Amino acid sequence: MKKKMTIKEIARELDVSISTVSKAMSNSSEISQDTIDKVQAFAKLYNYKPNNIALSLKNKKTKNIAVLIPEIVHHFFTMIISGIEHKANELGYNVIVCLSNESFDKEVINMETMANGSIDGFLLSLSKDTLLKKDFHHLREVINQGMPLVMFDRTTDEIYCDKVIIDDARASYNAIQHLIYSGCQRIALITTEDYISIGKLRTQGYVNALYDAGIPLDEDLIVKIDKDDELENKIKDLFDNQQFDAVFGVNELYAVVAMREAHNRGFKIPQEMSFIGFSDGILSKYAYPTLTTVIQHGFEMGEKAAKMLIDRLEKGDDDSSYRTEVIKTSILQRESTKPI
Amino acid sequence: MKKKMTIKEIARELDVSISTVSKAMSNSSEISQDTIDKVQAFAKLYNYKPNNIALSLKNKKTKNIAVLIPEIVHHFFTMIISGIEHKANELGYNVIVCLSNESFDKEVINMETMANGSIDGFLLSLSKDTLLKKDFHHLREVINQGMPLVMFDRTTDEIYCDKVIIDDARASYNAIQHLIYSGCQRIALITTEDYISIGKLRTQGYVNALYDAGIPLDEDLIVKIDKDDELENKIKDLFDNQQFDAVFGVNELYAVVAMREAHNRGFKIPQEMSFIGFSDGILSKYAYPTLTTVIQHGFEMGEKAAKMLIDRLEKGDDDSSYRTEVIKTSILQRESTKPI
DNA sequence: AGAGGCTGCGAAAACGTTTTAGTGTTGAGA
DNA sequence: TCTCAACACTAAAACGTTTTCGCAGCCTCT
Repeated sequence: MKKKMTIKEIARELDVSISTVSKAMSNSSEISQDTIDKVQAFAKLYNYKPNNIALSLKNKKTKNIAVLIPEIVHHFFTMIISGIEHKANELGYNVIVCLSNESFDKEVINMETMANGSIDGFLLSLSKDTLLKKDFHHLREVINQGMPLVMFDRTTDEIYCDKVIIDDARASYNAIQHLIYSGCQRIALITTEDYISIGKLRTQGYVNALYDAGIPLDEDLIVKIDKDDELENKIKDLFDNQQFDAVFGVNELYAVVAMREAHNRGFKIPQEMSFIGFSDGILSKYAYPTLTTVIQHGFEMGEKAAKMLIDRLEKGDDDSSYRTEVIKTSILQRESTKPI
Repeated sequence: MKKKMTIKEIARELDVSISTVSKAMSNSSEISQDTIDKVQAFAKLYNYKPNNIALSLKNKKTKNIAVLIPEIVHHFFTMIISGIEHKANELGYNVIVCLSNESFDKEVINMETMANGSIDGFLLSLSKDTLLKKDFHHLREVINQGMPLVMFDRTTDEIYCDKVIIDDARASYNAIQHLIYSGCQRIALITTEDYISIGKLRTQGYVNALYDAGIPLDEDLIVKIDKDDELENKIKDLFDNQQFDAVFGVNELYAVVAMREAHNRGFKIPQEMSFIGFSDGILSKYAYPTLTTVIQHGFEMGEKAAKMLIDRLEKGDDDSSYRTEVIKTSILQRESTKPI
C-alpha cells in the first residue's frame, strides 16, 4: 500500500519549498523551467494527485452538488438523474444522491447534513409529505445561507428560486386533444389527489381540453388515486359503473393498469377504447399493446436543472433574477390510440 | 444572506479561545459548565454547524462513499442504490453516484476523480466494456492506495476484494427446475453474450438443470443477445424456426418481449407456453400476463454491499480476509407459469 | 510555607493546498 | 561602485477543525 503523495512530501524529497512545488505544478512563470520539469517528473513518477478536500477547504468550493429526490425507483427520476449526472460531469461536478422517500423529515435531515460544506448547491424535487405539509422552512434556510437551490418537477410557488418544470397542464391538454381528434368522446381521467401539484395541473389540462372541445365535464369519469394499492380497485369500480371510450392516466402505471383491465374485459384497443399515459417509461414501451404516451424528456430536464445550478454557482449572479424553465413535452403515438 | 458561523467567530464574540469553543461544543470535561452553556447557547442561536470539509481534512475521512454503476435506468440497479443509500445513511454516510454508461474509459476517469480524497471507499459494478477488455488496472491502483473497494453484481475473479453477488447459476437452475416441475420439456433460453459473467452463469444453470432432469440440451433453443436492438428479431427467428413450451429470459425485458411475441402468435400463456424472467422489475409486475420471475433482492444486495464497505472503513481490518457474500434469490410465481 | 494536584483555559500544531508578500542573488545601467 | 530590476525561490497566512501540551491560579496537605 503506497503512501499518499502530498506536496509536502515532494518538497522534502526534492529539497525545495512547498510553495515552489505548488507553483511548479501549475507551470507558474515564477519558477524556472528546470525546477518545473524536475517537480512535474517527480510528481508523475509517484502519481501525485492534489487532495480534493484540501482544495475544497481552501477554495470554499467542493465541486459537488446534491440532488434530493423523493424516490429513485422511477423511470422519470432515473432519467433526470442521468441528465443531471451527465451535465454535471461535463462541467466538472460530482453528484451526491439523496432520497427523501417522500418523507418531510428525511428531506429536512438530508438538507441539513448536506448544507454544512459538503456541497455547493442543491437540486431538489419535493416529497409528497412536504407538499402536503406546505412547510418549506428548510428551503428558506438553505437559500438564506446563500446556497443556490434549483427545484425541478415537483416545485412550489412559495419559494423563490430557479425552477425547471414540465408544463403539465399543457401536456395533459395536448393528450386529451389527441384523444378527441382521434374520435374519442367520453374520456376517463385517472389522476392523483390534488395536493400533488402535478396531479392537479394535469387534471386542469384535462378539464380545459374538454371545455375547449365543447365536451361536457363528467366528474364521475375522474378517478383520484392516493395510494398505489387502491389503484386496481378504483379502476375496476370505474369500469363497473361508467361507460367511456378513452382513458388518460397521469402516469404510465395508471394507464397500463387501466389498459389491462380493459383487455381483461374484452375491449378492443384502440378500436373500442384508447389509452394515453404520461412519462415514457419501460412500461409504456413494452405494454401490450404498446402505450401512446406523453414524453416528458426527463434527461433533458436533468441536464437543464444541473446547468442552471452550475451557472449560478459559477457566474454568481445573486441578483435574484430567478428563472423558471419549462420543458416541452411531446406525444409518442404507439398502438394504444387510433391514428389521427 | 447570513454569514456562515465558524468556531473562530464564536470565539471572538464570546472572548474565549478557539480551543475552548471546540471543547465546549463537545462537552469536554476540561471546560466549566458555565462556559459550556454560554458557548452552546450562542452556537444554537446563530445556528452554528461544524464545517464538514474542515472535519474531513482533519480526520482524513469524508463520510462519503462512491457507487459506480454502469447504468441507472434499470430497476435492479435502482433497487441496489436504494439499498446502499438506506444503509449508508443509517450509518452516517453519504452516497455519491457515478455512472460509467458501460464504458471502460468513463469508469477509469470516475475512479480517478473520486480517489483523490473525495470519498472513503468504492462500491462498484463493472461496465460491459471493462468486462470485455479485462483491464482492471484502475481497480488495482485504488486498492493499492489503501482505499476499500466492494464489488457487487458484475464482478471479476481477477481482483481480490469484498464482493456481493447473486448466485446466478443456482438462481437460473432453480428457475429451469421450476419450469420442468410445472411440466415443460422444451425450454428456450434467451441470454446475453458470454463475456457478461451474468449471462454466462445463468446459461450454465440452465444447462445443468436440463442435464440433471435428463433433458437433452438443444443449442438451437439458446438465443444470445448482444445489443438490445437485435432482441426482437432474434426472438422472431426463434419462434419461426423452433418449437418449445417455455422460455427463460435472463432479464425481465427478454422474457416480456418473448411473451409478447408468443401472445401475438396466439399461444395461450401459460397453458401452451410458460415464461420466467429474471429480476423483479416493474415490467414483470405489470406485464400481461404478469410474469413469474426470479427475484434478486437488489435492495438487500445494496444494503449488504454498503455494510461490508463501511465495516471495513470503520474496523479497518486490512488483513485481506476478503469475503464474498451471496444473496439468495427466490422465485415469485405469477401468471406466466403453470402452478407446480 | 512549600509541594503537589486540580481546574479551567489558551497556544500551537496538524490536515494539504494556494497565494501573498517577501528575500537573496545576479546582472545591467549610471 | 552604487542602485535597481529581474529572477527564482521561500515563509507564512489562510481555509475550519481537533487535539496535545502547557500554564496559570488556587486549594489542600503536611
